[in-house]
This record gives sequence, structure tokens and C-alpha cells, in this order.
Amino acid sequence: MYNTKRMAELILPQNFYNRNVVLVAKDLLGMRLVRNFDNLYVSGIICETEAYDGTLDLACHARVGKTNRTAVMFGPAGRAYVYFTYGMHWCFNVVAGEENYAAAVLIRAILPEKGLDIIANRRPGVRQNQWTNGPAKLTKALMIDKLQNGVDLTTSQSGLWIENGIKVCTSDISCGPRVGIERTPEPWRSKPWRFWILENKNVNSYE
DNA sequence: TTTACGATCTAT
DNA sequence: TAGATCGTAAAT
Repeated sequence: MYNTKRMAELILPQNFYNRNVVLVAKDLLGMRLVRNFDNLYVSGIICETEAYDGTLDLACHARVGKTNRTAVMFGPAGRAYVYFTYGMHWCFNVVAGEENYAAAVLIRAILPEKGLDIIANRRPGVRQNQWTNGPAKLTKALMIDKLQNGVDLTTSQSGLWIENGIKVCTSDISCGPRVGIERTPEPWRSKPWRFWILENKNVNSYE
């Protein structure tokens, strides 16, 4: 199903990530997030993202500067920034922009493609359309946690990467304010830096 | 050392 | 609508 050579052609290169984080967030829609562990593959199409733009963005974790937690965001683009929150959840981001500029894209939802049986085991008692429609749900389905913090997403060696997926028309993309940042002051609170794929004939969105 | 809170999810 | 549950950063 996956051969190494074909895989290498599909994997997004570092220069995809080494751009303005808002553009990266929008362009990640339709791309395929792939997890490989124990010789098994789980993948899904990215259908919702959010951009967090550097130390000046008061909604971004990097607003506190470089700490153990935020260090990965200050590193090179194309790495995974995985953080723990609310005492029980892991969230997955991709680092974007120049080194020393702390920006990242939170992956908020994917549409499962491969490894449905594996996801089903990871999300017992949950309806299929609720498997991966939230940032902490998809990390659970794909077995992403602190071990993946800092890994290189531009190579299959890491067991976690993003590859070219489906084409998404601009007219099928919507945007709006980011979620869960009610205490963040303006103008950051209202920046329309959340992107998602509208329901359309190419992608079956969640109910 | 202590405190306050969080880029969430689930059941009620 | 509230409770779960603990790492992180700042205050004490």
C-alpha cells in the first residue's frame, strides 16, 4: 500500500512550512496526516486548522517566550509541537516560519481514511463521525503524545508526517476566530485564523 | 512550594 | 453546564 519511494514524493518538504503561518494553516487543508507505528498506518485528511503567530500573538503559547514547553516552536519549521492540556489531553501542531520565529498550526480535525479499525479500537464507544473532529480526539486516534514532540514531519523516519492529499478550492474554505481563547485580549481573540473545509462533494464533513 | 489556569472532551 | 485532571508558568 505505501512504498517508500512514492511516499517520499508525497511528503510535504520543509519549504512548505517555512512560510507565513496563516498561509500554512490554510494550505494544510486537504493534506493527509499519516501515522505509522508497529507497521500499521493510520491516516486522515486535514479539514480544520488554526494559526498561532509568534510571541506577539497573545493567544499563542509562545507569548511567554522560550521555555521548555515552547522551545520547539522556536526551532525549524516542519517539526511537531505536541502539548499537554486540561490535565488529560494532547494537541498536535506543526511548526511554521523561520527559525527563532515561534509560530505553529494547530491541527483541529481530520477525516479518517486508512486504519479505520485501529482508530475504532482507540476510540471505543464513540460514533465514527466523532472519532477525530477535535484536536485532542485526533491525537488519541493517531497515538500522538509527548513522544512525538519535536519530531521531523518531513521524513517518514519519524512515523508521523504530512503528505499531498486532495485539492481544496478556495471557495470551499471558510475561516473564523480561533476556539477556546475567550480570555485572550483583542485583537488576537478575533483574528480569523481558524480555517476549515466546507461541506462539499469531495469531502464528507462531520454532522 | 503553592497557586491558577488552560489552543478540551464527555456525560448530564 | 459542570467535572475531570495535571503540566506549566508565575507568584509566594
